[in-house]
Amino acid sequence: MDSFETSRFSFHPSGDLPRADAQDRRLNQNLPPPALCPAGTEIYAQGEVCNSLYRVEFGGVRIYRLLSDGRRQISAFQLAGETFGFEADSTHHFFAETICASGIRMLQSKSAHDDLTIDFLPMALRSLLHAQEHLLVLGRQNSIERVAAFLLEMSERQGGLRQVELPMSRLDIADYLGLTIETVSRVFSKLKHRGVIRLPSLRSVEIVRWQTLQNMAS
Amino acid sequence: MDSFETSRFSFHPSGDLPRADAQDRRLNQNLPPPALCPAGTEIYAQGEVCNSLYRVEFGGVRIYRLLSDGRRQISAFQLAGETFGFEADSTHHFFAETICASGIRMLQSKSAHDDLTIDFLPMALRSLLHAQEHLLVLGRQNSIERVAAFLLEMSERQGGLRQVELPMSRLDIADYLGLTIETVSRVFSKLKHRGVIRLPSLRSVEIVRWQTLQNMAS
DNA sequence: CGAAAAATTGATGGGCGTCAAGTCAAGTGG
DNA sequence: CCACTTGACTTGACGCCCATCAATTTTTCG
Repeated sequence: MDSFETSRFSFHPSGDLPRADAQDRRLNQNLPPPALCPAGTEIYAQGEVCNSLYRVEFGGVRIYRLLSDGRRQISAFQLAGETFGFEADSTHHFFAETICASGIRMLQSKSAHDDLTIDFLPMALRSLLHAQEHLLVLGRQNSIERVAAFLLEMSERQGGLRQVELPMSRLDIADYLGLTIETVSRVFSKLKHRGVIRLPSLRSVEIVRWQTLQNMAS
Repeated sequence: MDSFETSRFSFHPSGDLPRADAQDRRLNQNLPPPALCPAGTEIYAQGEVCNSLYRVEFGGVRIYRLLSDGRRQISAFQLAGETFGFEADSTHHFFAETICASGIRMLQSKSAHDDLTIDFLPMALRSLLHAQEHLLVLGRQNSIERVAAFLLEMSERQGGLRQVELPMSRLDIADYLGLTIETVSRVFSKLKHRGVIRLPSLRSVEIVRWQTLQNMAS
């Protein structure tokens, strides 16, 4: 838990978007422009009042909690096309930050609250399913199984391709899988040496032996 | 992962309910009587089509998943008054079984699907919050912190009393906390010897030093 | 009471965290 | 272009927490 980047989400970051603020505000009452956020931008914090939902236009977001001593658990990554930010009450119970340069669009919920309520039930249920499935990973799987499951999940969310892009750092992966950065790195190396994956670059993985990886994920 | 009890949920278990079946069926089209289920009764299984929701009238239910080798992770306990069984699609993705003698009421969803949809969004969101909070426990807390958090959660769900009833076995607790039954037992003993809790019986706990337990849960 | 199940307690070992050093890639300034 | 810095990642050594295996005790229930 070293240093985190700490810029702050702002709806119209100066210089990031075309300069047409007044016009945008009028025209896009229902479709505001996305904000361009560098890596580590805080979208919202635990304890804040939530008055909007958010959609990832491109890039990715980590949803996480902290313990008082700094231990961090990422409960989910939200990738391009996904909506996040719904809560059980009017308060955010988690932190949300970009994991890389991202486009984040605010969705207003005040005026169209009921519409959103209906639309977002399926999303909430899928989030619930994902969280519950992740409980099995964190509660019962060892480090190799966790990393294998993670790679397969990322591949599946990118269309099931052998070439997987990892928009997040090793530390993010570790905090998602309930491991340390060192253990994640060791497992990556082990999978590479066994010929299960290749690592063309730090943040891209090629799955060479798909079935083997499947078996590893249990 | 030894032997589990395996009776099967049936809507009108003979001998468990007052004999007025025909009348009940007519009168309770919208309010069917609860089925009385002994411990270990399967309510539904992973992969089954889901055509109903369920409410716990008394007792409790475990929601869980299995790995192919038998490792089990309980994602939630549902206690008296709580509703469970909603899924992201028409299939159950988990198992549900009673953890003790319980009364389970089926809620029909076919005819009143939209009503339920609206009513159950808050429930789904609270389930989501609970699952995400549990991810922090499983991903980042040690055995003492897990047990402490569990005892406080059970107390809170029973009105915040010092006297807590545990309707589930040690194995269930272990599979909820991602530990072994032996570790759970050892932590219970340690808390007892430190004077943090008392164990009047196997399935009841008295929290003696509340603040200490709070601190332990981090 | 007697048998079976559940829970506790002990001994031991391994997996993963911790600490530390080394490697690599990207960026900066002379 | 190259020395230097910086941050991210990798690799190694070591130790601890918790799983595993095993024996015993306690509880439950016929």
